Amino acid sequence: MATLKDVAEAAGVSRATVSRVINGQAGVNPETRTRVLRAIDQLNYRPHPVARGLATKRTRIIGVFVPTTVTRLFLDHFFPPLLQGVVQAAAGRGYNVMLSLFSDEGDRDSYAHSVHNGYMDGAIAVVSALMSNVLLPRLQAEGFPLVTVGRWPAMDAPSVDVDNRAGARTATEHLLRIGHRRLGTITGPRDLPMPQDRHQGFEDALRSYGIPVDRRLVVEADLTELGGMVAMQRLLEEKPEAVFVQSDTMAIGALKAIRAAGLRVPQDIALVGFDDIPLASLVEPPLTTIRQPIQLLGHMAVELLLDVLENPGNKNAHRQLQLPTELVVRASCGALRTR
Amino acid sequence: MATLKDVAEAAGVSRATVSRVINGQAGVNPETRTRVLRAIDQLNYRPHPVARGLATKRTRIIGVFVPTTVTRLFLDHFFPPLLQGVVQAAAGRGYNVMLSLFSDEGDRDSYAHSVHNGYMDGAIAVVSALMSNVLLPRLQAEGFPLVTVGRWPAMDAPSVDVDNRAGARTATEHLLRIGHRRLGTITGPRDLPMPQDRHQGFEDALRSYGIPVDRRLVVEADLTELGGMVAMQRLLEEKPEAVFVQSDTMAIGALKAIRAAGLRVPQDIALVGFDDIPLASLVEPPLTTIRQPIQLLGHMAVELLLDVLENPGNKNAHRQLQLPTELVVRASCGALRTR
DNA sequence: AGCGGCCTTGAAATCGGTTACAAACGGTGC
DNA sequence: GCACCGTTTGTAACCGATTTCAAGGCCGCT
Repeated sequence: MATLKDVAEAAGVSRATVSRVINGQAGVNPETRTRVLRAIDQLNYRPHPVARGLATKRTRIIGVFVPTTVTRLFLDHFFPPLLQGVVQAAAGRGYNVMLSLFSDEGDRDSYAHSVHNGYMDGAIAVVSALMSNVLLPRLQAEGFPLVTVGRWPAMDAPSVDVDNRAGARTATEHLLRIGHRRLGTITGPRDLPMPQDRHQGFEDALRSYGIPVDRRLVVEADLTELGGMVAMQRLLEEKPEAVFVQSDTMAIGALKAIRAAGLRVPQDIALVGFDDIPLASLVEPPLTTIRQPIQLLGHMAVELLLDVLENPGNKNAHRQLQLPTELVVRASCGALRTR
Repeated sequence: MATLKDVAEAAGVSRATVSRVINGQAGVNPETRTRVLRAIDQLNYRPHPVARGLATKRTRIIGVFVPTTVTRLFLDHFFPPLLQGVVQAAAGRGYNVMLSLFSDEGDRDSYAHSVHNGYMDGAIAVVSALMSNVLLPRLQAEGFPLVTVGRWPAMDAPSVDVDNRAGARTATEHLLRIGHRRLGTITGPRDLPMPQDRHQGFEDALRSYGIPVDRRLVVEADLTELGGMVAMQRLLEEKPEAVFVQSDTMAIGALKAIRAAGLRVPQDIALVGFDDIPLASLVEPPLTTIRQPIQLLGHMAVELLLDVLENPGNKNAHRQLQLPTELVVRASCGALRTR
């Protein structure tokens, strides 16, 4: 490949001048500029990113960290669109994306440590409240630019997340709007932020309809399908008209429990889930649920990170974004019945 | 961060010597070596990958190219485990993975062109016979090290793929073994390599049982669920006992068509699919199918690529790997009935 | 004519490593 | 004692860019 030097010689100028032209710096004579541009064109020259990276100390590479401990993430509906969002947004701003799986195995894992201060200018970390994480706080403490996808209470890094509370409220209000009054809910582990937020939204909705929260109608589960099934079995004793389930996965478990009890969805019990996993539209009946703007999440994470990277003074702006969700009405809520 | 120079001063040697120690080159006095190692340890020094990349002209970054035109790939069951396989294998050999989506829009897309000869030492390209691709052959022609996942007839790059023919044969033989004789098949577009291979396998199986291929029992579709449904409707007129469907997606369509005709799977018609998509185990009845070693595909692609990268003479070895598949017996084939 | 200042440009240092080459050293063989 | 040799180390060039600083040319002004 042609180098800066080749271009300089071809154009009869110094390397410094060529560099100026390439980087669009002011103070280059227009004539000289066109001469340089012509040479660049003729030689089909492209600046060598590695050399540039060495000189500028910025590689225009951002990392994406995904915990390996949660291998499920890879089978998940979440990972591909998120990654797509990240890569697209990054490419649009001239950045490359480097993928890094990392585990939590403490210092043994010098991999991630060498990754940082290595190629990446900064990184987007997918955090799951389900796992403790030693690495991320350390990286952040070392001043490595980090943006998290999902909230992680122990860290105050900029983050993007969906508005779980508002989403849950919307879902619940939908059930109320179409006439259900005796509402139950299946939550995730109540010591995690996400289930807390979604439960807040549930209560918000009840409150706005002047309905008191009945503790017997609130059952906690572990976010798995089986957990949802068990929780629903318990909930059935309370004979709710409708149930807001905090995740589609659990909702599918609930569906099975309802069926097993000889009841029908939505005629006997209406169901609303959360997440809009691909399976949600495929079960019988299809789940009404809350869709997350996953790809947008990736986009915004990139914006946030680049904002930090490119204007270092700006760190106070745009922290902790919350993106709106969308209600997807299908059959499980019984809305169609009332039309 | 500490640099090579710092280490050299701390250890009282020259930078060259430190470099030798780091790279494990012979011809360093053991005493000196330990002195250097101690200094490295004390300063918590790590070689700067960018600087190293500039000097050696190897970045230890490999790319993964995924076509954006097939955005479906991102929603697909294929992408996450493949990527996981690639990243893991790469990390195991000290390589980083850079993700690149690319479209096919010809020269407009200078993105990929700049990517090449940029950071990446080489790349793994996911090819889909469903799309024509201008970029990949050009990159290869320019001498850029490339390994494809999936075969692409127009290119003779090293590749990894599943053994479609053997897999299809296994699937079909399974139907024959459990007693079915009048077999139909739903194929993908017959001008593409993958459907051709799978159909070969189907015929291999029939042949090994001495059964002639009846053209009326071979119906072509477009690999979609709807296509599978339509194809099955046509196939129903021929009253097959069992059908080998070239993809789970089409098989699910076929399932619906059979149901719509008032028939039962597997009692009236047995079904075997291919791919083992996540949905395959969730439909009613669960699909018997052929599982692909997707993660392993990623692993092997990396091995192949690094083989090319690290011993450039070796290019003849290990081209065009075919990985074995696995029969997953569930309910749709009716095997359980015969037990 | 002399001076200050603006616009352009180039020389050279720098980023943090690798590596070709030469030199210093102690030991052998004759 | 000398030529030779292998081991170990250092010097310096190089990878391909950016960037600081100074200098040259040209202008107008006094």
